[in-house]
Amino acid sequence: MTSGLPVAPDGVISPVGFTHHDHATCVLDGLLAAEVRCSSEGLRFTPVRRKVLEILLEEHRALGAYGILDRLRNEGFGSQPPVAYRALDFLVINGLAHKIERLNAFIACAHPHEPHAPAFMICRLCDAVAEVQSSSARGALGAAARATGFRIERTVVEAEGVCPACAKKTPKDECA
Amino acid sequence: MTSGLPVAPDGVISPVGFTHHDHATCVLDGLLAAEVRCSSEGLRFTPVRRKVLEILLEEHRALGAYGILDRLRNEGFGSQPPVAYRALDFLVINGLAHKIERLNAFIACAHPHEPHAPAFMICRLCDAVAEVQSSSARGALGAAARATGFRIERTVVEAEGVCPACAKKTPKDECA
DNA sequence: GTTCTCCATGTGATTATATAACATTACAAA
DNA sequence: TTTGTAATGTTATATAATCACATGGAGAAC
Repeated sequence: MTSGLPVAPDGVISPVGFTHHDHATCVLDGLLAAEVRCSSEGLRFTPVRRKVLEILLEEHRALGAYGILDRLRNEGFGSQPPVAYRALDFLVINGLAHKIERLNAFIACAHPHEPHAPAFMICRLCDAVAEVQSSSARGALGAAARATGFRIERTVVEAEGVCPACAKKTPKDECA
Repeated sequence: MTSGLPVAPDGVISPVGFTHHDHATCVLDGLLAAEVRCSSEGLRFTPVRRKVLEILLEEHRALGAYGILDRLRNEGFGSQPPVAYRALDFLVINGLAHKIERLNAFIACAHPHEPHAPAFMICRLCDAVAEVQSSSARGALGAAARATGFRIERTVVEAEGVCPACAKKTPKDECA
């Protein structure tokens, strides 16, 4: 469970969406964005929190709390569940990471610049996760909410299926 | 049986979850619908499966697997986790119940008549859950999926917030 | 600079959720 | 009746998340 990431021959890794990108700068950008955000809002971007975000950015896919915990241990941080969960709580609350409810796992936010309602596409074959902007509050859910008087505070929108890369590998419509 | 929605004595259709409805008939209707479905599709609607669906219909809210298990035990069924999880799997796979990922809990399907992509509104104060039809595959998610070539097989759409009844009780915008 | 307070972290224990593995039983078809 | 398959029961275990309390460190108040 250490990597599992598809690495292209040229060293460029991984689907943020499901496309290639410059991974090295993407990690640095993410950390930098987090630093800016935290400092501008008076939040403490402590070593553990930073490390957890770094892990998520590097891994670039949904990672369980205990997977994160393993890596924290290796880096000399505390190794009990609360250490990971508290850092993750901080990141999630402040929009720097998201929880994928369907997987009980966490992923670094792909656009940590503005408050947003994220939605995700999850590949059930390779576990890649792509984040997109959600508009569900304006769709059927939003209509139902307005009709009934329900006040939406947060949305979980996750699509499970097969990403383009995996679809290519499985010529027809195979089952997993 | 045309709509699947519960109809109050005055004939007003109520979205299950946030409004009153004739509960006795709604349980019976649900069980009947399940029987019809299973028999027409050659599925075995066994005592445990029936009991679990009955529990969910009676409770009429999201119930954890272990809560269900407690009630199964009281009714003389097996009391180990797999008993509940297997029955729940059957119900979920066959569209007779849904898992609320956000709560790690299960709820009886509110309209078990047609294949559908459900969406839910979850009240964080009273835990009421209302099911509505989802159209997320046609919203931002669907657009993103088409753009990237992602094949959506299943969607999780859950809105967390405050239901009308609880909003009334909390005059202003209180925090929980 | 010292003290104080708050927040973050570390740690052990526990609770909650879910699955693996295998034996047994019920069912339906040959 | 035999036989294959699916469902159930049961033990054990894996995985996910929280509780409770002790410790430590950064910044504000003095």
